[in-house]
Amino acid sequence: MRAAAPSSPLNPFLRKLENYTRLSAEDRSAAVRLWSERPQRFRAKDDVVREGEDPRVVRLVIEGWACRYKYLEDGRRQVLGLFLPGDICDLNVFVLREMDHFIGAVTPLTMAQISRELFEEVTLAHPRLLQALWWDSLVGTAIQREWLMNLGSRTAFERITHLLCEVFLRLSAAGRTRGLSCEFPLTQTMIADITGLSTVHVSRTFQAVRDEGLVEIRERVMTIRDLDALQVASLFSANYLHLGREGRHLDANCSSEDGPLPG
Amino acid sequence: MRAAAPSSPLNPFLRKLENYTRLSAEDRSAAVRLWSERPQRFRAKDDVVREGEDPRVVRLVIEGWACRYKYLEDGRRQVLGLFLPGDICDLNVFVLREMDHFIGAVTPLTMAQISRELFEEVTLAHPRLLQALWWDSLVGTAIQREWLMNLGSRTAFERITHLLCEVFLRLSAAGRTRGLSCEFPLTQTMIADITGLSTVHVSRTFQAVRDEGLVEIRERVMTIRDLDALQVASLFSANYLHLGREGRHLDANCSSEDGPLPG
DNA sequence: TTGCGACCTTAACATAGGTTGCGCGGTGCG
DNA sequence: CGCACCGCGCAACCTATGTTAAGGTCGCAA
Repeated sequence: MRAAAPSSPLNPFLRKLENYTRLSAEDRSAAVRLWSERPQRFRAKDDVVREGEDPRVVRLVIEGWACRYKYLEDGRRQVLGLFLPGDICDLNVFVLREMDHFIGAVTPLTMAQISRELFEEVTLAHPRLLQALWWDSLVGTAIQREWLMNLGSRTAFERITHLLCEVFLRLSAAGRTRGLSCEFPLTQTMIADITGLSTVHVSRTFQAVRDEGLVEIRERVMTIRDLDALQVASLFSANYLHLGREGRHLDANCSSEDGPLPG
Repeated sequence: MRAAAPSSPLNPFLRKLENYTRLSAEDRSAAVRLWSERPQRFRAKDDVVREGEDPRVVRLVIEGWACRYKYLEDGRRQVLGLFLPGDICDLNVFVLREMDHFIGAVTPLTMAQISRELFEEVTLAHPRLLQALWWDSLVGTAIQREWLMNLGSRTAFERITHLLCEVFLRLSAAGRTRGLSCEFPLTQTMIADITGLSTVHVSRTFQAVRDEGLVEIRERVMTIRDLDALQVASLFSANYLHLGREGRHLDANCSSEDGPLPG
């Protein structure tokens, strides 16, 4: 058994990075400096960045949920990724000249904006922090790969339960769960665009998930009734999240008592 | 109109990087040094790296095709990405402790193995090369996102034609096409695992693609009959490949007369 | 030569999931 | 107040794609 609460109960960014490496006090305050840089607010459904724009800053979710998405020419929409509190959008974006997708606010949202200069200054002075950021970025692309598994190989039921599992564990790594509960603001339409299903079929399938007694969602809060069963049902294997300490996500310890929980 | 052939006709790695930036002679020879480091050969279907292993080197395709893939617990297989000649597997892998997927040889394969030390030494001395590598790595994750679009939002017909388009343009960026022809060693079983379809349905759909006169594949060589129509049919938009020069991929210039073509 | 294993094709049939359409309750706003 | 719109549920019906099974070709090894 490890001691429960790491150093920074209120900062999901730091909390997440410290799953990977122990950071020095200086590293931590450097991270906090990035975290609090030029916060910018968005209303739910607003776009943060639009396809075709020139990416000038690195963005970081301070509060709220965001997503990557893209349309096919004929209007079909696909959500390509979710950004939860503490998530960084793209470490190196400024290398490219043009965004190939949108980033939009799922809920009311606050994001930090880190200029290339500041980013380079801070990471140059704090290589260990930089390494933690690389790690986080690799986990991001591993998550993208797992979404490919979802869309390519899993059934509707498995896709949805897998998504619930993943969201819960990611929030847990950021210290944003309480027991087996966490915020869950996704509408069924969003879930449909994430999982490549129709809203009708999401509704049907969600019904089944509830009927099996796996989770309960009310007023934008999800409570998992049986995490083990949920993982089995969704063919979930947490290795792609690279959570450093083995089995961490299955501990009772994974939850925090201090994370704010709307509702 | 630009002049046709860049400096390094025989090296797809260099060729691809130079789509993005002009490199100095020193940068180029540094790239060639990476390119020729500790080549290792594999037979078709052999694994290059296995899930669970500790990634110690950066790998780079010298010749042949490879892929990322993964199994679900019950045996369903999903291909998560393709590596073509000149492609790098993962820039930063050594940050993580454990592979969460396999990398396997699709054809007979030769890969360079670059140690962390060599990689850091070379890129420290050649920041412009490093930037080109970052660009390439971002394009890699953009391709992964486009595969998500494929699986989540496109029909079987669109998925398959989109794949053909993408492969052709990627090979073209590496100087490995001749006119509208290129190597194409994927079996229908592979295509099924890439597109999340059954082999039977791939066969059916391929039939339709041929019947429409869009492409022809014989003896592992693909010839595109109508590139525009293929792009339209697959809802293909090349922006995610970030090919630097606008419209480049649609030029006649995109093809090289010098690339080796089996068959 | 024979046999075997990849790879592809086709056909008949089964089903997961899409589509259309309606109803209902909340909620934000003119 | 009333209206519009969103999120959700439900039912009837439809279709793209999966499944099973069989046969054909090729290359290759015994």
